Amino acid sequence: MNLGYLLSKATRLCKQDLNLRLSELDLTVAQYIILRDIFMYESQPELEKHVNPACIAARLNCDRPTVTGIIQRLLDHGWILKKDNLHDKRSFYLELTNKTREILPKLDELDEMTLSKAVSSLEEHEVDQLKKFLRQIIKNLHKGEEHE
Amino acid sequence: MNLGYLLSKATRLCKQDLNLRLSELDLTVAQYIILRDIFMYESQPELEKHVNPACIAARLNCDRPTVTGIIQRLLDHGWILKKDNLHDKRSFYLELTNKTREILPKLDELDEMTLSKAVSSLEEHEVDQLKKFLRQIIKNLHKGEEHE
DNA sequence: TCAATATAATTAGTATACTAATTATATTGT
DNA sequence: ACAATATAATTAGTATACTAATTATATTGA
Repeated sequence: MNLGYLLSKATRLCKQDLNLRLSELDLTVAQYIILRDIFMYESQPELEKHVNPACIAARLNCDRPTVTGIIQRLLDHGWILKKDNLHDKRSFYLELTNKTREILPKLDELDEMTLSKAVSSLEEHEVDQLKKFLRQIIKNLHKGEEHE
Repeated sequence: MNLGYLLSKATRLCKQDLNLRLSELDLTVAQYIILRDIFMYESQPELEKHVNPACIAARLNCDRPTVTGIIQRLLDHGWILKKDNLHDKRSFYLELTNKTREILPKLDELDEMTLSKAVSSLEEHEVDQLKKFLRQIIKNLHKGEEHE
């Protein structure tokens, strides 16, 4: 079987498994990942500054319109709050609500459950190898960005 | 970095790279994969029977509405043809057009270019290991299908 | 036989991922 | 200072991936 096909199928199954677990809380994987990223900012005192949508898109390596949509749904359902950025009227900051901060450890547990199910038949050193290979693929495809 | 995140990023980069190459021909990765699957059927004489949408969805492990949409776009652009199934009026068979059969080897080359770029820094045995790990993840996540 | 059930494709509706274009605001260079 | 340029978010539009419901046709079982 083709590597591309295996990659895409494994990824799809991981997402499906975690989405199923998160659906009880009316969340999706993409939404959880953004909540996690905002939390990361909040809990790293040296970062100091608050996080804005462009920042999230850059860190998660996805495009800004996608982030706009996910943020909108998170705002609609009260998972996050919008705060004015007094230094740049084009933008705004994002914060988790208290409810979200409380529930986040439970979300991390669900994520952990999916991942440990996924690698349940692998040794720890095999998981490390797998991650090393994936990081190399990411580096190889980033480099150049344009081909030929 | 979390395994789920690495998987999803590597998959996304592979898709982006191949989509860029295929865009010259006005095709997407998902469309190419379905063309490949139809060809596989056509070229395996022992399969005999023609392929229908349900068959494609089952082999590629994706849902039927997605296949319906992709097939519609492939029909619209003359990549495939619809043939009546005389034994089941609910369904129909799919065939590649001659133009598509001619161009398919070129599409395979583009796919090969993306994959070899992706694993350019890996040894051959490392790629084999990677594929083995991915197959195990797929098996682990399939089993049970429901958790707990 | 024929009602119950199953299956094939489709439709409707949602979320994500992307590109291109737009709007508003900041920054730069002269 | 201010025109040119860059940046932040958004809008519009497309494709994919999914769930639930619908329609048409097949298959099953009493």
